[in-house]
Amino acid sequence: MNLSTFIKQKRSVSGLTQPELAEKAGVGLRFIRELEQGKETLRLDKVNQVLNLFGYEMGPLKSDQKTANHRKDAKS
Amino acid sequence: MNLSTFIKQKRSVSGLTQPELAEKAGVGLRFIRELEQGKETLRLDKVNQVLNLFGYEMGPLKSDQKTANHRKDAKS
DNA sequence: ATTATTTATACCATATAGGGTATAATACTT
DNA sequence: AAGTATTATACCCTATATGGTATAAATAAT
Repeated sequence: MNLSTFIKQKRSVSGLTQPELAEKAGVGLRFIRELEQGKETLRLDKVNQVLNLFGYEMGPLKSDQKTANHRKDAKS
Repeated sequence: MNLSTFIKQKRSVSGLTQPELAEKAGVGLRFIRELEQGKETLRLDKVNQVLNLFGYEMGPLKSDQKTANHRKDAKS
């Protein structure tokens, strides 16, 4: 799971449109779009502004780690 | 544990200086410094360039989660 | 099929992140 | 203490991320 799909997930679960999410997070609509399209050169603080809405924040993870989707479709 | 101290940790354990880390990561020295000083408006891809050296990458974490420091001074 | 809603693409403008470098301050070593 | 290595601060410059807006494409609803 990468960041972009993580956000899309959270957003659709919350039933928000991109404009709504942008507004609630206090970022531009453009930003939300680039975020959901996997742009890598985003500013960390802006990403966090969005994640905070869902109770998340960016942090260092071991490179292989299967992200934050606890007890769900676990391989073993 | 926040990102800046995480990096400082990893760096000192690796016995690298800031210039050495900058060079190995392919980022400017300035960047390493701002990173270690907790600047929040960093670019995600650059942060990842550095983290990759240590086998980490940025990803969404639940906001309270105690980061990546597995089995160490665990509360319970 | 039409219309309405949502998302994607393309452009312009501005603020600023990042590189570089030079100097200052701190931390080690002897 | 003096000298060396490391880190911090301050400046200039360029590239670019972000916001805004306008249009196009896609999706959903009727």
